[in-house]
Amino acid sequence: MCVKRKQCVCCKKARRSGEYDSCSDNEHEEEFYYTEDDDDDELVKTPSPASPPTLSHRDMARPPHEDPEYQRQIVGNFKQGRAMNSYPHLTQQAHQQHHSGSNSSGHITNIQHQQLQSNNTSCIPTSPLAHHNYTWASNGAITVSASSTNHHHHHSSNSSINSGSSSNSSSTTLGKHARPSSSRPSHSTAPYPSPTFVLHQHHNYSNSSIGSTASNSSSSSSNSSPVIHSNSSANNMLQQLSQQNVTVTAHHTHNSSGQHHQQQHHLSSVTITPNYHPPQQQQQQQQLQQPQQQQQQQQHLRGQQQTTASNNLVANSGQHMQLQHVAVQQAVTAARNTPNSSSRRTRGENKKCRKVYGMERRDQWCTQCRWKKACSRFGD
DNA sequence: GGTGCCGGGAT
DNA sequence: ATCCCGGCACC
Ligand SMILES: [Zn+2]
Repeated sequence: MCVKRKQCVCCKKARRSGEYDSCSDNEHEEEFYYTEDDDDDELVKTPSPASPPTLSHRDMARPPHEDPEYQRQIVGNFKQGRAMNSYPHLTQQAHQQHHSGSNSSGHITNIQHQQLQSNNTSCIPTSPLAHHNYTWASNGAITVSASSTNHHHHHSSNSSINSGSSSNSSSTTLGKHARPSSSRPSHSTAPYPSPTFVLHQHHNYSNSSIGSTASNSSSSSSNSSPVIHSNSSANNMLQQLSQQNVTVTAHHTHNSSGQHHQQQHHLSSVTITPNYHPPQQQQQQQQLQQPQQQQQQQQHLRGQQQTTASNNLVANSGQHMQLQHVAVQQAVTAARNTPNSSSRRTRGENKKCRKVYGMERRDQWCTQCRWKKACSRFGD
């Protein structure tokens, strides 16, 4: 028929859930279930003003290293403060019931929960659909420090952050397809929270925030320097990997030393293989790391570095099996979207708003999803 | 067939 | 700029 749903005549508000669009109470409806936190994308952008002292502390202080406890405290405070201030109600948002027993309030801005999650590690996110333990980490740093990072890094997406004057040019340049590998159309910034994301990376790469920015941008863009891979020593590899990781991750972190070698090393081999399950080596972290890393790697590798990475990996690991997987995968990846080919971006692993919330809750999708654009809430 | 999202259109 | 959708790649 012609009943297309959506626009309500009286309200003009355009409700698309098709179910309740009886056009009389749309607004109510909205208020009911959410505070319209478009999350990540919309909110994350620039928390700077008004952020309580705590926050800045966290940022500046940057964990003496990891010390989750410390952060937890902070977050707790922060969150509570926020909660009290606003968001009196929330509905059964179904998702993210941060298991943390510490706070009872309920709602928090995405930033907040992200932090929470990152600290806590496990959060059961959304509804029935998602069963990975999503843990969006990342934003701890992103919130503030990353803001600078991001900008450089991604040619500035658009919307709010950059003054906008420059943004135009970028859009033009980008032109049609081929997004520069990381830009999300909307705000954002930065490595998405990606549901599959896991914290783990607390330790690793030092001063990642700033140093990484510079270094990675250069490296990622070119990363070619023959020098690097010609050396092809374990060290180099580690460095590269670390750089990569940092790039995406942008965490607050600190560098510890010895152990990391091992870890990274291991990771490198395991990391990329999506399907292949390593025989539980150090599963405690690994299981978490895997998903995340593979994501990262894919993202970055697909464009470039594959060669290097693969070589290094080969050299290092004694496990051919995995390597092969990796290699294959990479090959595939490369074939699909080599820098030039710019076909569509590969489909991310994690579920996007649509799937997570379903058509019924379409209002809760992130804006991008609503518009059928690349999801800004759950990046891949 | 469902999903994710590019490209493009309408406002 | 905001909102939406056709259509296509991907799964
Ligand atoms: Zn989305």
